[in-house]
Amino acid sequence: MAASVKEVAAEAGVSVGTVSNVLNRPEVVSERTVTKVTAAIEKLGFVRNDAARQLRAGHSRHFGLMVLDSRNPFFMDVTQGAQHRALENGYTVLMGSSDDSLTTEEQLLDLFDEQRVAGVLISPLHNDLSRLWKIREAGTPVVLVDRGSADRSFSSVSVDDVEGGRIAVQHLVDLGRKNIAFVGGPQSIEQVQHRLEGAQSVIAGTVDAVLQHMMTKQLTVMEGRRVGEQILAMDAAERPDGIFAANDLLALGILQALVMSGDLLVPKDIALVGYDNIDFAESAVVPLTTIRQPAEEIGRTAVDVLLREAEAGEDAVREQFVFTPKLVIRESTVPDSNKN
Amino acid sequence: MAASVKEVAAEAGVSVGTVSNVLNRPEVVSERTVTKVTAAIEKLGFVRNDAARQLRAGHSRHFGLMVLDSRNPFFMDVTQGAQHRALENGYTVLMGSSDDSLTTEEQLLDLFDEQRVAGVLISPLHNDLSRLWKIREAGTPVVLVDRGSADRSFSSVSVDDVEGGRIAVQHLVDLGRKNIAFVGGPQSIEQVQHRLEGAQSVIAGTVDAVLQHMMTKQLTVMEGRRVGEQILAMDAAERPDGIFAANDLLALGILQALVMSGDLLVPKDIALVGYDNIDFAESAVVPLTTIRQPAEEIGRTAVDVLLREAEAGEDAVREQFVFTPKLVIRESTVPDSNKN
DNA sequence: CGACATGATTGAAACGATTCATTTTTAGTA
DNA sequence: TACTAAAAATGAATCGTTTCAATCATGTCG
Repeated sequence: MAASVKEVAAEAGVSVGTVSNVLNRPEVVSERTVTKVTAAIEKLGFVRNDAARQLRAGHSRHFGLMVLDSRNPFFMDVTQGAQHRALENGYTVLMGSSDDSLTTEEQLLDLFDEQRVAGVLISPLHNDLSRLWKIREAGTPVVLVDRGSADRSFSSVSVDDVEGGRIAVQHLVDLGRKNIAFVGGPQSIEQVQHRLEGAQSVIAGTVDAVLQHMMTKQLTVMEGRRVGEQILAMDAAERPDGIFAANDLLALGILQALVMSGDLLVPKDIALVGYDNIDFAESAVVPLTTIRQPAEEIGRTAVDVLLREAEAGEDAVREQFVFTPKLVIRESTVPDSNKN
Repeated sequence: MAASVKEVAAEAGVSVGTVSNVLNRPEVVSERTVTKVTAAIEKLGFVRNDAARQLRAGHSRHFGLMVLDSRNPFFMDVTQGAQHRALENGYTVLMGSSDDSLTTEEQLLDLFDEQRVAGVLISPLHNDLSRLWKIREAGTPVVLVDRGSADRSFSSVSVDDVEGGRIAVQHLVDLGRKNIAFVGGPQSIEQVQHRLEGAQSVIAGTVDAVLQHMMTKQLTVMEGRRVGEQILAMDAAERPDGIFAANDLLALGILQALVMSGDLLVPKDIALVGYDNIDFAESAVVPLTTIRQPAEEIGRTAVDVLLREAEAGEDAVREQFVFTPKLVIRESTVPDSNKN
């Protein structure tokens, strides 16, 4: 249906090679010819067929990006950042979300393979990275996102989650809370594990402080609400006076449950800290104290690293970017921080 | 780098045609051969090269989906729905967001063209649909999403926005609010325009009621906050006692500004209605009354319609799906709806 | 036993852009 | 004008898959 280089060549009275040159290296073509060809392109409404182009090239101009949860605004921000930086460099981003399913992760990676993506950005769900090794061995660079590479075998762009957990719980302890609950799971997610470790390290160094772990199956508002109800059902003795949730979605769910019941006040009875600083944390029932991660910058940086790896090929240097998380204090821990 | 059908054929001792048959129509190949070829595929780790496949086919197995704002959870839900349904039918979704930029919309459509997408799902920013006509004339089906087609020239899956606006403002009027503000813009976005029309129709039929239009440049939390401050700065006489915001993001922004100042109470001084019923509406400072749209179902249905159009080709029947919006009452208009 | 239908397999052509070794044109110089 | 170097243009080969007309094998039936 659409015009091809051949038709453009015919229209302009030149060879297909010349049309291709006009498209890709106009500097080697005489000015007069460029004009002719451009006119023909215009006239026929020619649009490059990317499939043919990438068939020849051997790989596409797409990056594959896989996040843990496409409905988490944090990951949307990461995606946004990645997408922009990729576009600036003439690449597109194929976005997918594993959504807590190992199968989906597997399928999405298959898809990336079929598309011969030029690189993979991934926040892996699987802790076994062998599939990623294979992908890289096949010549496709891989960068871990929002997740470090302990053995530095992959380049990574992440945030120090242990430190994040530490800051969060230290804040709770500083406020005099001693009976802390960490809410989050599944533990197989490394980010969750690290945030928990940070939390534990603070508790270990604080007299009288105890930490209980309330497990969740997902990091969603729904699960948060479930945990909230669980907390409401506890008797006063065991009930925590400080909660650190593994992300803001959980925290908002918990908050919702507590506020709806009206039985427990935040932060008076329970102080609450989330993680990510998504936009909605600020406009929550009780504005949420949380740990900020530079989401868009993570996305941008990840693409930069990927571009460098793609450039370098075989002998690419692995880079480890670790951003430092920051505490954002709001009323879910300190009342009336904004009013007087 | 990766193995090709040719190598698989050699490995299995058959022709390339047979390998292709095993891949696409195993029923015409003898069982013995299928086994041999499958083994070879396994051994070589063969993965189809989709570029070659779609070059041959003339079009890809991607659908292009363009939404107005990728950071709006409503559109993320639409995307989620579309993505799932597409995947069920062996298609992938190339997601883009015009983000209030006509240029971006144009570029993204160019990208879709280059990718020879099998169909376009779009919530158009441009009111001039001529580009979409061209795309369809070139043989690519187009379905409008979250947007009707007044002249029925395109298939569409939408929600009755006029009705939505009506319900929202009727609710405010029923509560005795007479000085209503409609917050939203730019007016070039049809959804905004229709919701405003619905609002106006109610006001026109109500004695003493007045409507003012507070324009925004975007439908974001930030813009909402800006409007909120504007409202705070008004003197009591002109200040509205009921606000209908064109979407939840705006509403949450407004809410945030009002609550932070502490000068005006929601809903006592100002009742607030949003639009979309995003997840975060429920966990807002003051849980938000809003108009629910079946986001995921819109996405799914849009893909269904697109598949039908693609199937039918030239003589496809245009379908108009119009969902009915529903009022969800929460405390931003009716205090203590959940407590006693 | 031979003719024939049916089933299975083959292999060359096609899709459209890019590359690059080769040829043609142009411009500059003696 | 003749010759040469540089610039410009050419076109065949290539990427990997699918398709389809043609060929080959197998078994059935008269």
